[in-house]
Parts: sequence; C-alpha cells; structure tokens
Amino acid sequence: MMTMSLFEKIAQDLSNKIIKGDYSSGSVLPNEGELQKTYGASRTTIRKAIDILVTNKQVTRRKGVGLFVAPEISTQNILEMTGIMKPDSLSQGKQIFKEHYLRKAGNYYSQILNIKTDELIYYINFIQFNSASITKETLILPLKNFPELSLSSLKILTVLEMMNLGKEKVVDLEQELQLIVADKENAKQLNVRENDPIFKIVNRALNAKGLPIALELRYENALQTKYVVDF
Amino acid sequence: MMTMSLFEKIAQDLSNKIIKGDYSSGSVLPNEGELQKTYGASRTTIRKAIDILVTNKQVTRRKGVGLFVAPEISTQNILEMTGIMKPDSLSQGKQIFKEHYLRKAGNYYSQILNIKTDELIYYINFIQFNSASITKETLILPLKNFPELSLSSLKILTVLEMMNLGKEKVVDLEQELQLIVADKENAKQLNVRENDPIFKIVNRALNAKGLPIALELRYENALQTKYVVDF
DNA sequence: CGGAATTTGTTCGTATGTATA
DNA sequence: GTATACATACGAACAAATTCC
Repeated sequence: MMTMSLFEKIAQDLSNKIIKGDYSSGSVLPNEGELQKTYGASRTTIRKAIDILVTNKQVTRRKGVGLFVAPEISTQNILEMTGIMKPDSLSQGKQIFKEHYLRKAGNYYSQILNIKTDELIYYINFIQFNSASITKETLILPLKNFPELSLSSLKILTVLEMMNLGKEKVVDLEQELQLIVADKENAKQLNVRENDPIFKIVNRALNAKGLPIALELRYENALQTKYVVDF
Repeated sequence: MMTMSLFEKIAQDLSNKIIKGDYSSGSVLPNEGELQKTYGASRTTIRKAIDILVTNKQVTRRKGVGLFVAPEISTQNILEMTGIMKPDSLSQGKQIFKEHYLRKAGNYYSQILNIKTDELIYYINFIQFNSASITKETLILPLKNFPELSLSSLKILTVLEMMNLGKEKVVDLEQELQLIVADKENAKQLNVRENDPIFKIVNRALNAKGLPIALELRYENALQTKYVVDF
C-alpha cells in the first residue's frame, strides 16, 4: 500500500469534511493559518492540499478574503440570483446608479414587451458591488406603464419594488437563466475576461392578463459568484 | 569527454541565453517553477543550476521576488543612480515629501557650500519608493541662492529642475559615488539592516564660476537596487 | 477616506528522505 | 559509496486584494 504524502492526506480529510457537511455550503472554510494549526503543517503543505480541492472544484479561493466551499446550484440559490430573494450578506452591497435615459423601444424590446417600436422606454443601468461579485442590472420600463417615475429615487429601491411603482401591478414574473460568455462590454463592466462564463438572468414582469409590463436583465460573474456550476 | 550532468547542462543553457541577451540585463529571469517546466527537471536540479550562475555572478536571487540577471555597473547605470537620467520604470515611483525646514549651515555645510556657518539653508528631505528600492534624497539649498523658493511646489519637481529655480544657474555638477554602510538613521529610512551596504551619492551643483550653489545627497539600498556590484 | 489589519498569491531559502546510476 | 535527481516539507519575505475601523 502506497503511503500518502501529508498534503494528500490533508486534502482527503478536508474533502471528507466538506462532503459530510462540516462546513456549510457557500460559506467559509478556516483560513490557511487556522488549517496550519489544525493539521500542524506548514503553509506550503496546506496550500498544496487546497490546490487539490480547488482543482476538484470543491473549494474556491478569494485573495484577501478567504477560502470557500464551492456549493452546488440550488433552488434557493436561483431565487437569490434572480433577485426574488436576497441573502443578508448580499443586500449590503454597494449599488451604483450607472446611467439612465429614455429611448425608443426598437425592434428587440418592442417584441418582448409587446409594444410599438417607437414607444418610449426608460433604460436604466445599475452596477451592484458585493464582496463576492459584481452584478450588472438593466431595467427596462415602458414609459406608458411608469408615467410618474422619479429616476432620482431609483437608487434606494429594489428592482421588484420599482416595478410595483407602475400603473399596473406585477402579478407574475417569467424568468430565464442562461450561462453565456462575456462579450467586450460585459467583460469590462463585470471585471472579468472576455469569454469568461457569466450568468444572464432575464425577468419579465407580467400583469394580471399575462402581458409584460417591465423587463429586467441581470448579468453576474459565474466564476466569482458563490453559485458554482460545472463548466 | 565527460557527459555533463543535467544541472550543469541547464546552467550552461541559461548562461548562454543571458549572454545572448535573451533576458534583458537587470530584469527578471523566469522563476524556478517556470524553469522546472521548461527543462522538465525538479526544483532541486533547477536550483543547483542557478547556484552555479549565482556563484558566477550572472544571476542574483531575491527571496519572495524572483531571479534577476545581475548587470554590470555601467555609465548608464551611474547616470540613472545619480539622478541625471531617470529610467522609465523608476520615474513611476511614489515620492513623499518627508520634511523641510530652514536651518543654519553649520560647520559641515558651510565648508562644502562655501558660505558662512550662520547663513540659512533650506534642508529638504524626500523619500522615493520604487518597486525595487527606496531612495532617500536630501537637498540643501542656501537661502541666498533661492530666495523665492516655494516649498509647496517642490513635490512635482525633479531635483535638477529645482536647482535651476535659483538666482544662479547650475552649469556644472560635481558627483561623488560612495559605497558605505547604513547607520541607524539610514537603516530605518531605507528599510535595511544596520551595516548593510548602501550607496551614497553626493551632487554638488556649481555655477559658472565653479562655486557651489546647492547640494544634493542621495542614499540608496545597494543590495536591493538593480545596480549590482561585488561586495 | 485613509491607514491598519487580515488573508490569499507568489517566490526564494533550506532540509530531508528516497531512488538510481 | 558517491553524486545526481526527484519529491516532499517547513520557512520566510514580499506582493496584492480585501476588509475593518
């Protein structure tokens, strides 16, 4: 029987603990210093052990922050990602009101929102910084549905609250979650490289008759986010 | 003919590449990890190869930083060290305006500057941080030569430009380059240990008559600087 | 907003055990 | 037996990102 080297044994042990659920999914692992004490090993050895787990996608590292269990994607996670539910830690993020303007719907949005191509829409861009990731949100609101919208008040509202400001109430939400690769613009705004995987989430807010009254686009770095899937 | 061992062959190959100029003088060599991949050898072997080059003074090592080609000292280097010429990479350094005050010349400076002991001089200290090293500059300007000096504007000026602000133009520069050991004060400011070797550069700015009108002292860590000489 | 503290990232320094020619 | 080569392991120094106060 081959004797395992120390760093392999530590990797094995940590892997078991993660599988057993000793460290809650999506939350922190002890930092390297703690692990050194726990296993009585040097930092080099600890890091080699974690290298294995990172390769196996069981653990993710974030410089200046710490080590994290890489969780599977779940219903809970999807709800948080799509903005239906916000985890406490995420709601602390700094939101920056990037830009907003009125424009004509054009072919693309007129189809989705079921309006004429020359109808006016509010086009609003947010960038949300969390400790974990950057999210870009684009909110598209047809002017006719939101005639009294005060753009200066947008900053403090969640997207859902905003949608409910309109003339018609949002009673349903159609959602679409896609894994796409970043184009040049997304790469810059989300601080990732081109062709890195990113999540695109489309929320269509519907009224009681099932007609669309608002559209929300969200982009989120798929690698840095805590929602990890296999690529 | 003896067959060379692997580490000797690697040393030979690296040496050739340095001589050929594949790695620019004073800049980085691939790190040990890269060299392991390049030569398909273990770290021990790579280190033995580099040991040879270090003994031959072709390479210097800096813990936590990397491997460097050890350049000879040259006219170019001396010009850069003395501040006559600034290499592009060095000019990016952060300069901190440490302290400045008016004081009497005293015996020491009165002799060098050919003024009376109780004449007033500006005494100005800079600390310059580069990624490679820390340089301390002391500038001594007799008040009578620089009556309209605005100390708040000093930060954005190079020492040479500053000297040319005075009543009398600098037409010549006497320079002296010494290798000394750090005293307590220098050790602290340059972030070296006491008795570490440091360069001391004295620049005497002279007017048309050959009389000194300003004095500049520069101290630089001789070990961390890219100008490498034998100790 | 700036500086100190924390944490991971990177790299060299050193030592030891093992296999092999 | 000795020199060579590889893998492992512990340290230290420096760098960069982030968080905290």
